[in-house]
This record gives sequence, structure tokens and C-alpha cells, in this order.
Amino acid sequence: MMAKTKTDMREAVMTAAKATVQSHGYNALSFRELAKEVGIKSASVHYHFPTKGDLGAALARRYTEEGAAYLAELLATSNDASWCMDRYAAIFRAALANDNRMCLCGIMSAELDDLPAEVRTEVDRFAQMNVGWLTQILSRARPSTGEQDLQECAMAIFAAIEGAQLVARGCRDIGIYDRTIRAYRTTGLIP
Amino acid sequence: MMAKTKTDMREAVMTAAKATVQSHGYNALSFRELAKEVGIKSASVHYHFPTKGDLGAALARRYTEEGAAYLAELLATSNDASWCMDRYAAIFRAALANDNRMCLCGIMSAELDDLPAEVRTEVDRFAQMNVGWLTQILSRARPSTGEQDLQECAMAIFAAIEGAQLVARGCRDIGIYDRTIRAYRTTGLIP
DNA sequence: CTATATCTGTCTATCGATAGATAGATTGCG
DNA sequence: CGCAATCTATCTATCGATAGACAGATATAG
Repeated sequence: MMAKTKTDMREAVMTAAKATVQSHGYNALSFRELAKEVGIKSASVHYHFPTKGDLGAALARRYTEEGAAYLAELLATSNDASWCMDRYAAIFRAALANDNRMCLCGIMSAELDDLPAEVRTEVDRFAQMNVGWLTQILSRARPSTGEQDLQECAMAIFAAIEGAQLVARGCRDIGIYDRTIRAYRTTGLIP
Repeated sequence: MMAKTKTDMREAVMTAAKATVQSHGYNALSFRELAKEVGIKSASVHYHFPTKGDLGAALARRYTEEGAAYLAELLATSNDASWCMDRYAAIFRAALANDNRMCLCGIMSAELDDLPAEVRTEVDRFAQMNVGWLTQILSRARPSTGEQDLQECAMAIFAAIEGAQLVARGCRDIGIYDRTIRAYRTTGLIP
């Protein structure tokens, strides 16, 4: 019983692992459980990802890359900062709607002290990527604002949305996320 | 080698456990490690807290109670909403300043799916307590606003601050927390 | 074309460490 | 004595990781 290609099984492992981390965190990721889900043995998972850190780093890296690709698409699709922000907030909402999951890097941030160095690096990159994109959006909405202020505000938006997701998840109530985002809008934090 | 009273050792265990959870989360809490830290055996920890869930729930309950007591004191000390919010933000900052720790219930929210029911209950209560206090503060700052809007805004502030803590922790940079709170202020999210 | 060698992906079996939890003995205070 | 608190010893379950074997695909040399 062999997978068609190495890549196929590697993909399957990553998909299963991503779902687990978003639900239960990096620490809860188990080679045995993962193997069972994709139909191989845990030793074979080690073949694709020698250590757990390798797997975690690969997950976070891909998560950032896919997010960046989608955000770039948004940026190219519309010049409307408000519309882009709607779509942005919808990404984090989708994780909650999908079985109360969290942002992969958000949940990893909470486990920071237990992460191998290579995973931390990728978590950092995710935040940077998000802040970078948000800064671009803000520069459209508030063209006369200085770069410094834009970046601070971008960071604030990123943090606020991660927090909305965290708290809504904790309360198992996606309505909290929606109302919180609305409040961010009302106060002017989000364009 | 016996502790003076049952309460003494119970306190010592809770203090050590609190620090561990704030740094590494509920899942990383280990009876053996905890016992080693306070100088007893793991079986003795089970004497004070029969199950891990009991310990976790006790931790979260006390965390909420202590927080509520401090916040009530703030509320009684000053009528200045802005000053109260400064102190409030300082609480979450202190956790970061203390070895990059997190809000106990914030980090537990990220681990939600792995928490025993009795722990979840306490995590919920913490959020409710915070939103309740923030609503009171907001009603001082914006007396003409409806209760509904006040509560939504209070929830938004709570979520935003938890998020600022999460992200700043992820980046191991307390400056991010400070700048983010400042941005919240500038935009008017926080009084 | 065939025989040999290497590579790929998976397997079985096992290691040492650690987890939460429990039973039953022991210690020491009032 | 009797009870409160801690101990020793152990159980079962799970963890990440490794060693070694093997089947099938592929590449290479004669």
C-alpha cells in the first residue's frame, strides 16, 4: 500500500497536521495520530518530516505563503480599502466557522515557549507578512499618514483581529467575533 | 518534612502552576514538574488537586477572583475612565514584562479544545468579568451610550488587548504591546 | 536486454521519557 | 489514638525518535 508519489503523502500529512494544530495547537500534534489519519505508520511520517520541528515549520511556512498569495490577490482585485478589510476579517472568521479553529500562527504564538526555533521563525514571518499587507491597505485609505504611523496602526489591526478570534473562540461564539469586528469599524480602528 | 498546613502547600502548588500555565499553557502543566518545584511528590499534588482539571479550574477561578478584586479597587479609586484604562492595560503589560507571560485565561482560550469542562467554565467567567468591568468604565466615559453598544465596545476592548498581548508575546517584543495600545487609544477604541 | 545496484516509501519493533492517576504504607501533630 | 499530609511504588498510555527490513520502482553497467 504505497502512495503514488512522495509529494501526495507529504501533502496529506500537512493537511491533517494543519487542521490539528488549528484546533489543538502544536503541542497536541502527534506523529501517531497524524499517521493514523492519513493511513500510514508514524515512522513513515518521520520519513517525510524528520522531526516535529520540521513539520511545524513547514506548516507555518506554507500557511504564510498561502495567506500572502490570497492577500496579494485581494490587493490586485480592488482599490477599496474597506472592501479589502472585509475580506481580511472574513479569513479569520472562516477559521472560527470551520469547527472553531484558530489562525495557525495565532495559536502557535500562545505556545511560543514550547516551539522549536525553526517554528518560531515562521510564526514571526506570518506576523510580518500580515502587518506588511495591512500597511499597504492603510496607505490607500489614509494616504497622507506617515509610514511609521501606518505600520503601528497595521500592527494594531492585526493584533485586534487575532484577539477577536481568540476571545470568540474561547467563548465558542462566532457572534462575538462579528460584533467585535463591527466595533473596531465603528471606532475607526479598521477602515 | 511536612508543610505547616494543608493550605500552605496548596498555595505553593497554585502559585507554581499559575506561572507555568502563563508561560507554557495548561497542557504543559505536569504534576511531576509541579511537585518538584514545590518540593513534594506528584502523588501529593493529587492529594490537594485530585485531577488536573481540578487544579486548572481552581487556578482560573482564583485568577478571575483576584482580577475582579483589583479592578473593583480601581473603580473605587478613581472616576477617571482614562486612568482606569491605563491601569487595566498595565495589568496585561505586566504579564509580558514578567518573562513574556500571558493572561492565564487568554492562553487557555487557545487550548480550549483540550480543556476539561470545569476549566472552560472558569475561562468563560473571566471574560464575562472583564467585559462587565469594561462596560462600567465605558458607561462613565460615554454616559449617553446604550447598554448594548457599551457591552459590544467593552468586548472589543477586551479582545483587542488580549490580541495585543498575544501578538507582542509571539514577537517577544513588549514594545509592540505598547505601540498597539497607543494605537487603540489614538483611534478612539480605548477611552 | 538483462543483471546489478541504488533509491523510495513504507513497514515492524522498540527505545527512553513523560504523562495523569492510584493503592497502600508512613510520618507526625493534636 | 486518629487524622492530615506526604511518601513509595506502580500502572497504563502516549510521546518523539530510531533501527533495520523489505517491496517495488528506477537507474546504470555490461
